[in-house]
Amino acid sequence: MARKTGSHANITGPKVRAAALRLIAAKGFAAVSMRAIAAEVGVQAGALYRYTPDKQTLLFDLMRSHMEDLLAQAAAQDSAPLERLDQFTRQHILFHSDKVDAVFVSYMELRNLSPENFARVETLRRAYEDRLCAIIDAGKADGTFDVDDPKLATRAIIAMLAGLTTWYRDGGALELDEVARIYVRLVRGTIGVI
Amino acid sequence: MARKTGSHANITGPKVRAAALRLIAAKGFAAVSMRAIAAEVGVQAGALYRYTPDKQTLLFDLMRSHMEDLLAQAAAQDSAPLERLDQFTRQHILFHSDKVDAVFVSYMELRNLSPENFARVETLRRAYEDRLCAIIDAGKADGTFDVDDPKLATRAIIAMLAGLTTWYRDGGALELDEVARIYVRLVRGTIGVI
DNA sequence: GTCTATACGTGGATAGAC
DNA sequence: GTCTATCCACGTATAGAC
Repeated sequence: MARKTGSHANITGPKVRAAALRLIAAKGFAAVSMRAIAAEVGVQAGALYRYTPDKQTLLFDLMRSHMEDLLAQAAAQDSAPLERLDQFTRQHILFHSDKVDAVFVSYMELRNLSPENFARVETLRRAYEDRLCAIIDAGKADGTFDVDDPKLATRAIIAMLAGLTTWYRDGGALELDEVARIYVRLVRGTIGVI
Repeated sequence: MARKTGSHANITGPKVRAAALRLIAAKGFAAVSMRAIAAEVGVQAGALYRYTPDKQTLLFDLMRSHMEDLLAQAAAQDSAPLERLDQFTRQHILFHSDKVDAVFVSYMELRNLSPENFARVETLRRAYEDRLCAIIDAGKADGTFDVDDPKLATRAIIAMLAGLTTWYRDGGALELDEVARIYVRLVRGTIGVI
């Protein structure tokens, strides 16, 4: 209420990030120019530098904030391993439904991060992986799951879920709930529960 | 024996493709310059255009030849569905062991193909997918497999196998045979066989 | 068959007017 | 806060000498 200055920062900023995410998901980071992002937003290229110090930082911020959101919603639980596993699967899929671009970018553009930024994002990514691995370890320990190598199973499941972004689109043939139901079963299978 | 001209085409050509594959896998197509590829080979940039009409065609040739090799080795079989499924998994993994870069590129750089080239590669990719889907359909039909949606299961399995390229490296902690053994079991699980 | 040189476009990023 | 104008590095691709 107090501010009178015609600042659009709180409008343009999000628009910049949204446009960048959309374009990078479609064409890849290296193939998207700052000019293209600016055009998508409806401003000139120079104006972008009010919202990011440079292109690299823009990519990093997109990936970091996505990974932080992902971790925040996948809170640890106290229920039985199988229940936690199912919920992990469902949460992953439902959370991602309106974030296909962010997931895709976070998966595909790791190699375009600077070494320092890569290390930071990788830490978050690994934390998410560890959360799943902990569930599998617990299920193996108490005999619910029948799995040889929890670490490999974790990677396999994450890859399977990440693969969703390569074909799932809103308004496709399958409802997201239905997809989640099917994947819960597929995931259960990988850790030997039918 | 007959040729006397100092032609290096049959040496440099493969070197160009190998260098391009390595660099594109590491940095992404758009981020790799023709100059960088030339430097990796040990020639000047202009010399590359003896071996490819342009950069786009170079990418396409890499992806097409990989997909063709993949299809050629994954010949159809006449055994029981479960046996065929296991073999599909094993062949995929073993075939890919020395082709990590090609798999990675074929999976990640689809969006950098021109529309016409994309359509061609997509046809090959889908043929490979269909081969797996046919196995799953057969297993579902004869009651060996317990799976809800063969198409989704196919995609999930392909994504799981493709995910291997994001972490498997020669000389890693696990022997490839061991990885294949574990994955055969993971894949069996997804289609309800334990 | 490879080189050097270069045409020509486009990239990221900055300066300064409004 | 956004614009226009611009710097300069680097990209693809080609021409012509060797």
